[in-house]
Amino acid sequence: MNYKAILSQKGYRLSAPRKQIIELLEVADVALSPQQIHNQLQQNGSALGLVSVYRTLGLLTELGLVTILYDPQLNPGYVLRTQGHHHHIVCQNCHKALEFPATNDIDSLVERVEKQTSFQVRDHLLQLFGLCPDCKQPDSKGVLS
Amino acid sequence: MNYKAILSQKGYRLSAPRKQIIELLEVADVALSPQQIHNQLQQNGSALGLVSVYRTLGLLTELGLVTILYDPQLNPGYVLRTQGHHHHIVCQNCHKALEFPATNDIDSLVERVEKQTSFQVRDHLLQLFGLCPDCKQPDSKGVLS
DNA sequence: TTCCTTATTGAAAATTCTTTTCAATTAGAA
DNA sequence: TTCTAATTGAAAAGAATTTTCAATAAGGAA
Repeated sequence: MNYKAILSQKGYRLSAPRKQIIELLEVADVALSPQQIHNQLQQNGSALGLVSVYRTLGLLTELGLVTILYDPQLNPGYVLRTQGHHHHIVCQNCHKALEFPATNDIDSLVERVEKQTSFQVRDHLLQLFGLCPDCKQPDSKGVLS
Repeated sequence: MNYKAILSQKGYRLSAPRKQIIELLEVADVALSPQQIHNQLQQNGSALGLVSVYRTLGLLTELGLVTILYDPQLNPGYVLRTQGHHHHIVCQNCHKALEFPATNDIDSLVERVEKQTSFQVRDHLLQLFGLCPDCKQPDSKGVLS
């Protein structure tokens, strides 16, 4: 991941808090709320303040390095974004989040909506919800919600 | 709108607060936050408490009568939902929100993702962002954000 | 390497958002 | 009209997020 390049290119410093948060998100397989990030870093022995978590997430979002996931069952959570246009699919049972590449599948939908509504479409938010391979098996992880 | 039927069918009463909030959402063309709903009702002379706004929105969401819109520039806002499967498109300039009917445009995308990820897709969140007819005209509503 | 400047952090407090509690009220059935 | 349970309002509690400002530290310059 080239987050170091992106930070310094924009004149931001590569501080310990930023490094820690990015590295935590890199190994997380679920979207994490600011609280959760703070908790996990504390458990890893870091003294990072919650305020810094908020600030860092704000910056990383601005830089396009992370993005918010809106799981209706949860508070908004943050996940790392890789290069290129992606969306996410989230497990409704264990909340595992996975990125998948966008293709032009929705171009025709966008065209249709532009015709129907006279809006000019410039962006979209697409998140899929369902069951991950593990939770599809009814007996593997307990009761489905 | 048949919200009265839906409420009483499920054993809920048709109280004044519920009526007021639904009627406000019926004429709103932007998604409204609980705060905004409270403010607007107060201006209309209602003494409705903010707490009741939260409670009512929670109930109406549960009943499928309203839905949350996640405009990244704004706090989450609520809009009325009509019968059937719809999505929303939101103006990035004036935040006007419009419902449009879902079609099977995204079925092939869902199929593809199921194959690629081995998730079973059960739901999705799709919101488009762009410029409404009024705001497409560069000189009509001022500077674009 | 050491120094210096300025971005960044931490801690506390302020603010805002949302939920809980419980007594008073009211919708709607009897 | 009366009665009862659902609903509301007000206050308070609890979370989430932002602001402020002095202390710290990153990274370029000497």
